[in-house]
Amino acid sequence: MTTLNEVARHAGVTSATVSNVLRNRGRVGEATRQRVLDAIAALGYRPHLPARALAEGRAPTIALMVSSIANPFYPEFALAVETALRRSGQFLIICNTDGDPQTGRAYLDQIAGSLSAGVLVMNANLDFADLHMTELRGAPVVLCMWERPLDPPGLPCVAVDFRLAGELAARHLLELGHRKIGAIVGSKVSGIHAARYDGFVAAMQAAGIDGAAAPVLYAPDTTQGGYAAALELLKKHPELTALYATNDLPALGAMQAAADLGLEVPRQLSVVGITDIQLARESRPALTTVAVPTVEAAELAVDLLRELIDAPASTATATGHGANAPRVCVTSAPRLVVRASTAPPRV
Amino acid sequence: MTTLNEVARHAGVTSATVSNVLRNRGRVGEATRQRVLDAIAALGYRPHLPARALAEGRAPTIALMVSSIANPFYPEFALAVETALRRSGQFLIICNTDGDPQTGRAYLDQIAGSLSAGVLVMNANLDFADLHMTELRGAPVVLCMWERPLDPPGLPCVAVDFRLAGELAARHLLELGHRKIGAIVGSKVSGIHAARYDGFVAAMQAAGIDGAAAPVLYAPDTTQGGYAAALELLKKHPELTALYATNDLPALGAMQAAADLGLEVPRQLSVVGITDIQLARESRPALTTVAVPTVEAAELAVDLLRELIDAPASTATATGHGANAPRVCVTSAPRLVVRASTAPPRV
DNA sequence: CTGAAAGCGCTAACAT
DNA sequence: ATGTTAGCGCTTTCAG
Repeated sequence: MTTLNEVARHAGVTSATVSNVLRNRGRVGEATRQRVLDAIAALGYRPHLPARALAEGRAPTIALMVSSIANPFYPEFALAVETALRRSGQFLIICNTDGDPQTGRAYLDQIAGSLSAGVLVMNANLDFADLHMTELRGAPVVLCMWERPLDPPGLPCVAVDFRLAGELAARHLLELGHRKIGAIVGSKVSGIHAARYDGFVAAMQAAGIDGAAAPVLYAPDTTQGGYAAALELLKKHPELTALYATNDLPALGAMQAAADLGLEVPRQLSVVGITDIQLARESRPALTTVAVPTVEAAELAVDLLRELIDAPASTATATGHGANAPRVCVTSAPRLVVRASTAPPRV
Repeated sequence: MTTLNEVARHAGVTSATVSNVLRNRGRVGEATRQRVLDAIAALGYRPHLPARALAEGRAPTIALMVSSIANPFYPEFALAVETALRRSGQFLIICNTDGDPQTGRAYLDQIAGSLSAGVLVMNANLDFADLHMTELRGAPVVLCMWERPLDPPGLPCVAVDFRLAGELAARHLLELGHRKIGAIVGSKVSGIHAARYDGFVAAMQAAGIDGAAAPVLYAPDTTQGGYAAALELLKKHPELTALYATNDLPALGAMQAAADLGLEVPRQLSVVGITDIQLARESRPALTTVAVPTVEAAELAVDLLRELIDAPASTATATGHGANAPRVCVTSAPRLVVRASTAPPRV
């Protein structure tokens, strides 16, 4: 392995100078700089990142906590995060928590503050206490997809107006003429999809329908979950002409359930989801959904995290716990994407 | 941040002793060990991983190179890799190359040998020269899904018998009674799906059909690619009763093409893929495919990589370039998974 | 069984 | 403009 010192010797200078040309710090004469550059090229020198991390007191990596990278939404987000990080010379460590707070804590314990300079959290079912502890240990934390911009979580975050997303979805159905709409909520009653459901209810209300009274089922946020929920919903409420799911995966599952029930989408049943994952485009019929600005959210999250990392420690701590509330960045608004899974109800 | 030294002082010992209890090295008296453990707990000490990496000369992370983590197959694999790594206290760095050798090289340059102790390569379109260079720089490399167990790549690898996979897929179609079968190959003629196509041809031959003469189209390894290819194939060869795709994504695309053409799958057209990704189970109709042992491959790859990392440097180098050929681990055989996308041809 | 000491490769004052 | 020096936190001989 080539070290700074070897490069220095080769160039007839000292390691400090080499370090300086490497990072464009301090003044270095043009001649020496060239000599150093040549030596670096000749020796094929590459900086030793852990050594640098140790000396700088800051690692070049950040951690992304997800419950399972295999969830079809996460890779799209992870890709955007990685791209943003790469631009600034940072690296991405993926931490799967398996939805288990213990595993998440173990990861935070090991990584945060030394191996990774900061932590991005995608709904990974982590204890907030652990996250605050992580901040205290010097690794800023950013929540990547907070659901309620107006109701901050006490942690820096990127917020998406999912309530609006729910409203847009419901409104679309209502405008098509649907009145009997069922809802599939991809989490527990109190869960992270609550805002999406609220938006739905509000839109119904606004249309003069008792939204809260509309058939609703809480299910796991998966294709399977949506499938089972749709089956049950349609069996119990054959009068339904449309289904609203708080996420694309359950919506896709609902479409499959319809297919298995012999219901033609969208002629006999309309289905709408939220997020606009890749699969939404690729399903048949293609899914009408409310697109969430994933890439934008990833970029905001990375920017925010970097800011916190670069901030003086005191400030960073204050941001988390002091007088001034943690920052929340709001993305641009979600927007409806009409595809082939929605149509006016049959008469 | 708490350091080893602080723990040592707190326990009335020296940092060496603390280090020893931490790693169960050297002999430490039971009393001292307890005192040290208490101090660690009391102070909430966590080892500084980069410092350890520097001192040990080995990082606790490995890199996974993929062309894009958003490709639906990769996350499943990445999850298995992460799980295997986690078991042994290592961390996963995801490197998206965007299918660009330059980007891949940049990553290898920065990471290999210092930030990560080894590199796992999933078809990421990297130059072999770069990979050999990486080995030379001290970071073992393992190819994760080599297609031809009998034709080693000159680099340590995990091989899956994809030729057999192709055979199994074709055989299934033939046994159902299909004779007019089209093939969609998810890569260039010379590409990584060649073995899968060879298997198909062989099975056809064995059934007395000129497999090489069967309609075939090379397309990008994506849903879109399969969609377009199927459209073209079915238009040019309306006599086809079945489509074989060398990967699930194109197979799924082919099913969509059939749907858009008004062809009912499997009544009017059978479709079979390879891999058995999550989506294969979830599509409607569910895709018949040849399952590849993804998790097993991930575990083998991690094991092999760790072996290479632990091997004395000389051996590791020799493994790559010396007399004894690089190891190749072969996974268990792929196996047919019959679902709903295949049926006997209509009469 | 435990301590002392010498780095690992790099950065960042501070000198010169 | 470049060199000196003192660490960053940890591991690891080698002594005691």
